[in-house]
Amino acid sequence: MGAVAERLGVTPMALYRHVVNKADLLDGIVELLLTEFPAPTLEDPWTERLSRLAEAIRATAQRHPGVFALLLQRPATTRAARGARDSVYLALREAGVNEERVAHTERLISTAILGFAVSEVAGRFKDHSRRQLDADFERLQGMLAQFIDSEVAEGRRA
Amino acid sequence: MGAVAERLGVTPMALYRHVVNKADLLDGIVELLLTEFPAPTLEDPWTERLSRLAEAIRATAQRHPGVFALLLQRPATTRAARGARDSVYLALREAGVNEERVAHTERLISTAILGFAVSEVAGRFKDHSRRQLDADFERLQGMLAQFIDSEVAEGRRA
DNA sequence: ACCTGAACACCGTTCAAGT
DNA sequence: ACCTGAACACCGTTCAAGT
Repeated sequence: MGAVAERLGVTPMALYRHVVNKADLLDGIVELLLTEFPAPTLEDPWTERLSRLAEAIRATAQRHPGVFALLLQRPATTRAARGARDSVYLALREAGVNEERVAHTERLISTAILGFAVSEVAGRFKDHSRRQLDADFERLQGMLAQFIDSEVAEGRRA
Repeated sequence: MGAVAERLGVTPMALYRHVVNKADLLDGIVELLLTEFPAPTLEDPWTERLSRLAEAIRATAQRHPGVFALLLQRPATTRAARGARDSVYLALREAGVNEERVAHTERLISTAILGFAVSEVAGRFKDHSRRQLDADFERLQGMLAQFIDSEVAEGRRA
């Protein structure tokens, strides 16, 4: 509260006119983080859109290392969270994932990417070089692409 | 500090004889969390060992929801962390993963599982039923098994 | 060697009072 | 309508003093 108030040139008490408490303020920050992710588009192929989204998530984590971990701790039920999720839903449908499989596929993909991004900025990979982490992230995306393929294949079989 | 001290029937100040500060105490807690994971064995097939480890990680998260997220925030360089990692290394080698691929494969697997477990206990999946989460976790393991297979295949090709 | 009381800095929060 | 000062509870930490 103190840091935010100072940036606004105001005392901490002034904030309570605008947020109910610290948790509420943090929820607002999470909402802002989510708006940094690119909005759903239809122009490019879905593979490209998903990998751009993945990179954007990672970049947002690096820009806001102190708060990014909150994304794992708040239920993704807000408007901005819904927007980010819809972006993935759209791509998955376009990839050919069955409608009943879209939701859980998105959950796994998002979890894996958020988990990596949080680990990276929160310090779990502190001893690894940037090159190594870039390579890992690339492979992570490969794993997820492969997973999407298998979901599509399983859907066709049903 | 207060809560720990109370459980020990002692004042908070007494703790400073045993830990240098709160961060140090939290590091110790993380170390304890890691020891809850099953030690490496060679008895059962590696697939079974990995899935037992995955379940153990998830169960530990559920037992200690207040501190489990710390696992993403501390570099995995302590003795207990090394032990947990070696357990996975062993299984991956047995699966046929090339030696130069073992490390990054472990990183991706651990990240995905920790990311899921943290999301679950930290509240991100608050609106999902237990059944749904169980099914998701099952699928997550399927995805990782598939990933290991592909790593083995790529290793053979090289 | 280990623990405690007093004390301090810091931080989230409330509330009456100011403009 | 919005901000502030005073005040409070809480918490991590230090240190001299106790056993």
